[in-house]
Amino acid sequence: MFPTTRAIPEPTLRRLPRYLHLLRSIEDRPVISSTRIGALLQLEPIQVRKDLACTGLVGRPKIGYQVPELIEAIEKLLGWNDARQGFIVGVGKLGSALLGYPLFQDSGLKIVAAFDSDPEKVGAKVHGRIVLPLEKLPDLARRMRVMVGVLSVPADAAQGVAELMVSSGIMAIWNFAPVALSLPVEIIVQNEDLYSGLAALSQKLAMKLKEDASKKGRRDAGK
Amino acid sequence: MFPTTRAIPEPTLRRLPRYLHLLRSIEDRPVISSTRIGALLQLEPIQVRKDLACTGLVGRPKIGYQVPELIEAIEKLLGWNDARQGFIVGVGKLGSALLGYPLFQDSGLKIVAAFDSDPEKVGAKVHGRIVLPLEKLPDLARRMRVMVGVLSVPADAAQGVAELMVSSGIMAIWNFAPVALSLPVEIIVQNEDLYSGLAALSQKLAMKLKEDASKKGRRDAGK
DNA sequence: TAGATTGTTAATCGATTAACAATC
DNA sequence: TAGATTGTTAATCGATTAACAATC
Repeated sequence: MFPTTRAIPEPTLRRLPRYLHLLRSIEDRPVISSTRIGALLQLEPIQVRKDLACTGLVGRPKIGYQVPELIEAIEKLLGWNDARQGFIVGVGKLGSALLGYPLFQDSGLKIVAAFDSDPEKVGAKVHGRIVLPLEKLPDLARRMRVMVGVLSVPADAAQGVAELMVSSGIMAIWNFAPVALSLPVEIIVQNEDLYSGLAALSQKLAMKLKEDASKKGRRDAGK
Repeated sequence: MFPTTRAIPEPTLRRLPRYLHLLRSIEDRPVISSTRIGALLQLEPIQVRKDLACTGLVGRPKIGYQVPELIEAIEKLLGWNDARQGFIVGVGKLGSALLGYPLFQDSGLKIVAAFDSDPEKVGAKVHGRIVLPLEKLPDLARRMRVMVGVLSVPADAAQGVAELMVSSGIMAIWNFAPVALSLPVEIIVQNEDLYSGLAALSQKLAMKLKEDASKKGRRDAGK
């Protein structure tokens, strides 16, 4: 058959939370234009309009977009309107930081349980949640119909835990481990890679320093 | 003049750490082919070759690439070969997690000092580093010639701290605050947005659930 | 009305993918 | 040698950007 809705481009999806964040912060204003949004987020107005068009909402020429409508539309599009339940596995450095981060309050994903395979960590409290042994995950996931798993375990444990999640009915995995997971195609996997941003940053800096140096060299040679 | 080297595409830059990670883990093998790398990282071999070509290295037909050479070339390209010094500002949940994460060991960025404007946090130790008052940043940055700043403060403080960094000689900022920074164009800014990946994940899940439901609906109607 | 802003349609740009001769 | 793998050149794909008529 035909898909119910056209797939939204990944870059657009990744910008949507930024719009949402901005809109929530100006909720008192009734309307906003793409020009203004663009100025605040450092985006081209035309890109803002293209992105917002994905929500299905239409703005009004000369006026702009209705802020409350827009907020609701984006939340609905992202599935952030009604709270969904999730598990996190791995409460090391990164995992416990994620639990403390406001990330999940804004996003309608409620982390209802934390797991770890390390007996030292089991039983401890991390940001108000008791850490459970990994063995309890399958039963609990099925009973609570949990569909999202956050994976913040070491690289060598990731594939195994991911398979456990899938066999327990979890349909989407947010993967912070630096490995490529091999899972059935119907499972939604989002890889989060903290190294990639740092790589881009440091390469650009290295390049800039090299350029500056060669510029200086030419200048010095010229005088 | 002409640029010394052609700019490397951002997507390629973001994949380079993954190659590096893989190569380091198989350092005992002398050579590897793009086919094999692709299989391990779930990438097309042609994409691997295109990416690796950016390092300037050439592989040998039938053989593949020299692993140690490749490691060295990628590290050099990213500027991860010799350690660079950096500061972090904001040691809340996320900031302290970053400090504990192996991120900086692998990447040649050495975080030599942590700062916070909260007097409660100043003086405390976070992952072996004493937290200094923000006022000390400018002087220390200049004296140590620090060029990289990691910004993990709340959104409303980010612009101010970023400006302080820039006026202290910092040239590259890794920004975890969910705001668009306004800084001179020559400053390298890398925005890290944890919400964007979650948005992509939850939208895909919401879409899948809707599709599954409508499929089931049609099936039920048909019988 | 005049002018700012919209959505649409087309052009541009850049990354990915494909095809293939060269080569060890 | 035969076959796997490379780098190059061209085709495809998709996102961004530009142009512009419609409109409040």
